[in-house]
Formats: sequence, C-alpha cells, structure tokens
Amino acid sequence: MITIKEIASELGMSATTVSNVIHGKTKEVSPETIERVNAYLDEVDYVPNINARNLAQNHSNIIGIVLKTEEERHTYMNILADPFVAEMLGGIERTVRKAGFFLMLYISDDLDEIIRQVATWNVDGLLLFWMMDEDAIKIRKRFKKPMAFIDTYMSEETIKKMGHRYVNIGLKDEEGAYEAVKYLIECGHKKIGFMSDSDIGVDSRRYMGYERALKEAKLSIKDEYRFVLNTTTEGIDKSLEALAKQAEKVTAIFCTSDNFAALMINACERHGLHVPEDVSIMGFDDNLNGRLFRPPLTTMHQDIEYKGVLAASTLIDIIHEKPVEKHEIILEPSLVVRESVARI
Amino acid sequence: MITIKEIASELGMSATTVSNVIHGKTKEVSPETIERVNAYLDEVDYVPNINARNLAQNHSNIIGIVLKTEEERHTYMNILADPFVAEMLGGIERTVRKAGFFLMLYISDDLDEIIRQVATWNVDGLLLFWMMDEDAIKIRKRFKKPMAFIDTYMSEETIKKMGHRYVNIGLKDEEGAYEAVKYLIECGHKKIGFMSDSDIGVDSRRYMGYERALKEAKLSIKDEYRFVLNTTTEGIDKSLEALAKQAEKVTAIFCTSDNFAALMINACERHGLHVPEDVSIMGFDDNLNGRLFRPPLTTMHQDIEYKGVLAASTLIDIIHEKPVEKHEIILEPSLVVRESVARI
DNA sequence: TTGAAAGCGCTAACAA
DNA sequence: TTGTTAGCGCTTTCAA
Repeated sequence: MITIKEIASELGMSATTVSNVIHGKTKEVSPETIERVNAYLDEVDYVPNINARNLAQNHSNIIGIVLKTEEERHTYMNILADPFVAEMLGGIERTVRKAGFFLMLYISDDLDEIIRQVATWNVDGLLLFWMMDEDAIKIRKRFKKPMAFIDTYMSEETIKKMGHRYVNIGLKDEEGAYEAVKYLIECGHKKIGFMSDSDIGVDSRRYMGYERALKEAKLSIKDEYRFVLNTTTEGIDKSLEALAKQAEKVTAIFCTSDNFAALMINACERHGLHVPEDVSIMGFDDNLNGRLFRPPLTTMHQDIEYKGVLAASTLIDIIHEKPVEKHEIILEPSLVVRESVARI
Repeated sequence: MITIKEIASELGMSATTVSNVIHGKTKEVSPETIERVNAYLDEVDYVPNINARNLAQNHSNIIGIVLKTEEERHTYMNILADPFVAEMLGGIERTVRKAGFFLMLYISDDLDEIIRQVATWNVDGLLLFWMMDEDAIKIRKRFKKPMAFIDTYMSEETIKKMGHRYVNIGLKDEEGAYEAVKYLIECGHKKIGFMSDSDIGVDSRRYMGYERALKEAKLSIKDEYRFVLNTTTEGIDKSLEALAKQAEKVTAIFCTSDNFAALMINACERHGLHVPEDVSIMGFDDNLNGRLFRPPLTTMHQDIEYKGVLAASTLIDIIHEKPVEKHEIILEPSLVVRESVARI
C-alpha cells in the first residue's frame, strides 16, 4: 500500500500538501498542484491507512453497537437472529454507512469487557439496545462520548448523570400493551394470559399495561394467567409444552413479542389447541416474520427499522455536535388486527 | 486514557518494559517488575489504544464480512434481516469474538468501494457471502490476505488465482435440490414448479438438481413451472400475486429458500389455495423462522449456523498461518419432512 | 534485565 | 502557496 509520503516524494512535494488536497483543504493550494495530486492519487488508487489517521486525529469513525446479553435470556437462539434485532440492525447499518461511519458489534454478557473494548477502539459513539438502568449509569461513568439508547427505562437520577450528549428512543410500551389487551377484552375475552420471558425493562411496562386494562374492565388477574417462558436452550421445549397445557385455562394470550406469539402458537397447535378457534394469541412488534406467519398475527405494530434509523441518525447528529433537542423520544405503537385473535 | 509512556514514567521504568509485560514477553523481565507493572496496570485499568497498536504491528484484528448486494435482489428487505444471513452472522460473531478478533460489516453493491474500505482498515481476513466468480477474482487481485468464501461457485481458473490462503464453504446444492424434487415426485407430484429470484449462483445449481430429478422421472419441464420472484420492494407484492395465480397450474412448488416458501404459502392462502391441500410447497435451508412456520415446512435442512462457524474458524486458522488442507468444503443438506407437502 | 530510539502513516501547528 | 517538524500511542530492534 502506497503512503502519502511516497506520493509526496514521487511528486516532489511535501506530505502536508498531499494530505491537504486529500482533505479538501484546498484554499491555500494552487489549482495545478491539486490537479496533479488528484490525478496521481487515483492513478495509484491511494487508500488511506485509517489506523494512522485515527491515531493522529484521536477518533475512530466507528460507531459501536452494544448488545448486552443476559445470561438467563437470549440463549435459545443467537441474538443477531432475533428478528427484532436483525431488522433494526439493517436500518442502523445503512444509516451509519451513508454517514461515513463504520459499525462494530460489541456483544457480551460482561459489561466491563464491552466497556474496555469500546475504549480500546476509541469508538466515536454508541448505540445501546435494551440497557438496564444500572448498566446505563455504569457505562456513562466510563464512556463520555455520544450515546443513543434504544428501549431503556432510565430513572430520573440516571438521566441527570447522562449529561447532554445522549438520546433515548423508546416506545409507549405500557400504553401499547394496554391497547392490545383492551382489544382482547373488546373481543369478548375474560381470561387473558400474559406471556413474556422476563419481568424487567420493556416487559415490565407491558405488564403494567396489561394489568391496567384488566383492572379497568374489572377482570381478575390470576397466577395461572402468567405465562413465563424459559428461553434457555435446554429449557425452552419443556417450558413451551407446559405453557401449552396452561393455555387451556385461558381464552387469549397477550405475548410481549411476535416471536413469543409464534412459539406459543406452535406449542398450542402441537398440543391440539387451534389458534384462534381454541385460543387467541396476540403478538407485539409486528416484525418481518410475524408478517409472514400463519395465521396472520394480530399484533401491536411498531416501526422497528425506523427506530434503528432514528437512533443512528440522532447519534450521528450528536457526534457532529448538533445540540439535541429531546433526550427522550417515545414512539407510538398501533394495533394491527389480523387473524390470530377470535371474537368470542 | 492513560498511556504506556505515562505508566512507565510513573513506575520509573521504560515503556518497553511495560509493553513487554503487557504482551507476556516476560522471559527477560524480573518477577518483581512484572508484579509491579501488572498491579499498576489494573489499578489504573489500562486499556491499550488499538489504533496505535495496529499501526505499529501492521494489522488490525478485524475480520471483515463482505455482503455484496445485487441491485436487483435483496431489496425487498434489508439483508441483515434475512434469516439465513442473520443466523450465520450469529455463529460467525461468536467465533470471531472468542478468537479475539473484531467484526466489521462491509455491505454495498459496489465492490470497488468494499475493496477500498477493507484496505483502509487493513483488515486481517475476509468472510464473503455469495460472491460471484468474477467478483471473487476481482477481490483476490487486490486483497492478498486470508479469505473464506461462503456459497461461491468458482471456476477452475479462479481457483488457480486464489492462492493457498483461502477456503470455500459450500453445500451440495444440486444434489439437495435433486433430493428435494425426488421426494416431491415420490409423493405423487407430476407438475412441479421451481421458485427462485435469480438463476445465478446457488440458484442455478438448485435448478440443475430440479431438472435432473424431473428428467430422470421422465416428467416434462414447462415454462409455466418456472416461478420467478421479483424481490424489489415495489415489485414483490404484484409478483407474488401473479405467482399465486400461476400456482394453480401445478401441484407442488420447490422453492430455493424457506423464505420464498413462506412468501409463497402466504400468497397462495390469500389466493384461496390451501397448503398443502391444494398445492404443496417445499422450502430449502430449514432456517429459524421456517421452523416456526405454519404449516410446518417440509424442506432441505442445512446447518446454517455451523456453516458460519466453520467459515469463521477456518479463516482464523488461516490467519494464524495454519496450512489449509481442503480449500473446498462441501456440506450436505438433508431432507426434513414436515407438513407443507401432501401425498397425492 | 532494562532502556533508547526509531518507526508505523497520518495530521496539524507553524514557519518559510 | 508550500514545507518542516513534532506528535498521536504503540512495538521492536539493538545496545547497554
């Protein structure tokens, strides 16, 4: 690979001049020089060494994606194959690339490791999925550059500590779940289950919405309405089997993701319970696969790809020193009625 | 961020010594020094500047994934959300990370741009998906380091030009398709369609297998058996609709991916054609979503994640200078009978 | 067993 | 308008 210095000596000028025309700092360079340099540059197909550049400029052109996996979750399948993540990633990748940045993935269940790697690469900004409040604080303590959180619920205290170079993109989870369950109730369901794999983060908000809808309708909430999926590779099949049995006690189940809905429908069908004739199943997210599913999924739609694009483009704005107007951007989901929920 | 030099002066020794203990070049360092350095290192939580290191060592610790998109294809949805890609990526990411490398994504329909970016980052090795023969040559001409191809059919000539630091991981596509279609024939089908979105690469081999099976059974191959999907965002819905109509002329359709099978089943059902009662649909890949699909997909299974893991680990071996025994590794698919194909 | 010094390729302040 | 020089943080050769 040819270097600036070599080019300079070849052309009989200094490296500075070459560097200047490369960067378009061309106000103080004569037109002929510019021409000569440019011609030579693409004659030899010059490609800069980005490591050297980064070292000199003390940045990296890298935007990091941090996916902190939880030991207990995300193990039944690889996290990049989660349709929600994959779809968002696609939007992010495109946005980041268009803006001239590169993407690096930091996936681990060890936040300290992630923090070190981010530091080692001198990453310019971070996109963080599903961070817990305490992890958000922890990472801010050691990473001072721009960050965009996706689906993180932060306490007031955390928000104070975030400074001003961050944004948090979320969804009206509580309301979305409330609307979803209200729809189920309108369809005549009285025994309604709630399925998730956790009771933290987004799931806890969705549970609150579920609860509110049931209370408002004066419907009771029983233990047997709580469907909790064990998503570990070893446990998932057994767990699903148990949930299918549990499904007999209920006429509808609200699931916190389309994925879970798909899993649940399969489990029910295997168990001889037809959807929606015997039991109604409702999803959340309206992801790409959900849209292909049979029966077509009734679900709460959110624009996943847009969420990623918005997070990435806002992050890039912050990196470019644009002041951020709103630190908390809350998107709205909307009901999509298809065929997995029956009126009874 | 603290630097080696600062640490050295703090400890009253030279940067060399500090660097040496960091790298475990500890044969010529006194135990006390080692101890002292290590203690200080984690007292201050030293993190190396990887840009500086890369510059000095002339490598990058980066493994690049190149996904060359085709203008005509891969547009109906973002390529990272393609379940095949996503699943493979998961396996790759884990393997790469465990080996201490980092992943960078290079996605573009412009191969020259990809080549420049790979050069700019001084990437240590490349993982390439679905390269066409001519692109493989082109990239080898400008990238001399280790490469692992996935699902590329190379000509003899190309193989010669590849040198010895490469591997190509493929699948018995022709045979897989042959087996699949043979199964369809065994089920009594005589009018069998072939659905794909292209006739190049892997698809062309699968078509050959399809053809062979039909010829062997003395079944005719008609134009109307050819289902070609227009995967552009604008065209896909119309295309699907047309294909659903076309499906009436056939009793079974062999699709070159589970994805297409899912799309096709949806189109057929919307059109009033039930699967498998009215028409049988067979997939290929057995991907994660296919496994959740209803009706459960009869398909040719391949171990997607393993393919990614194998490609990544072989690539890393090559980077580590291990000699490669086999440049062409061809995996075998296997038939999975589920419920989307009927006997007639 | 340790250290001095040069160099990786690039940028940027400053001088000419 | 162009060039000199120092420096980014690290590794590595060679000398001490």
